[in-house]
Amino acid sequence: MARKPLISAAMIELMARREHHAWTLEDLQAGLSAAGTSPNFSTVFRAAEKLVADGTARKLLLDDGRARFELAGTHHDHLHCVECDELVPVPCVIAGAQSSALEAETGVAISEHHIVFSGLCQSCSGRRE
Amino acid sequence: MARKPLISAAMIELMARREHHAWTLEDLQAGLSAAGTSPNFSTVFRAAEKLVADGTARKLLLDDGRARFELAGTHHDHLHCVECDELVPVPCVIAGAQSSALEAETGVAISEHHIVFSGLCQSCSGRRE
DNA sequence: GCGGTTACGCAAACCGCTTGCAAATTCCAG
DNA sequence: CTGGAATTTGCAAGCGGTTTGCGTAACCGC
Repeated sequence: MARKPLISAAMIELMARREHHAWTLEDLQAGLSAAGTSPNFSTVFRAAEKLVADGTARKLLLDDGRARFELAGTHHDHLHCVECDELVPVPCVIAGAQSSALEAETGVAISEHHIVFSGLCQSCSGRRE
Repeated sequence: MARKPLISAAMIELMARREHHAWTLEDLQAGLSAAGTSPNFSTVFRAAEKLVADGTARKLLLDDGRARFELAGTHHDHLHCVECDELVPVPCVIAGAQSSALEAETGVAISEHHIVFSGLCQSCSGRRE
């Protein structure tokens, strides 16, 4: 039939290693290069795109204008560290009751949400004291 | 001394009219054109930038990659309507206690947050029934 | 090996935002 | 009224990050 998509596989493995939680395309390319393969940027892009399409990964856009990719999993939210620029996962703080209340109050219909906290991640926060 | 910045003034007035809550640069340009002035895109951009700089307005980045500007005011969050693409303000649902609990639990230091709900705004939601 | 199918690399296009520069406008002092 | 300084505005080019078109090369089953 066809070729085996080496990059996607390597990419999943890389992302699973959790040096980062969320990876920019640049991060991914750098990580893959370090791992031996030095794929073209568009290849990385396409692989990431595919992972998103088949539900393996999720794409996030931050206020800095750069996309980040994370492996899909249970819902959580994020903290964007203003110091080290890492995007750290944090548990979701919005209870179902809260969004229902909000729906009742405002008349909107909520299907999902996405919270981004800004502040210091655990290590940067510790380093400051 | 200097010229009077006609555009910024017109822009504030336009935004206060609340046809939208949050305006893309394109929206702003279109709105201003409709109002008589047909400013250049960079002029709109610069005016918006200035309003943000002096605290009159706030800039938001959505997952669609386009910036939106809203008049600054009390803190609130947003719902991005998947049908009409409007960005609607909703009251904030995160209590101080919740973020403190999150800080305690994860060791991060939170300075602010930004929630974007996805779903249907009030009018689109009503129209669906 | 052979043909079909698919991933890859390269370079160019794209999108929305930004910026440099010169022309236009306004304000104030004389 | 007029000259000049201060600023905004328009134009066009530039930019960062992402996306695409296309030709080549790798893999698969036969």
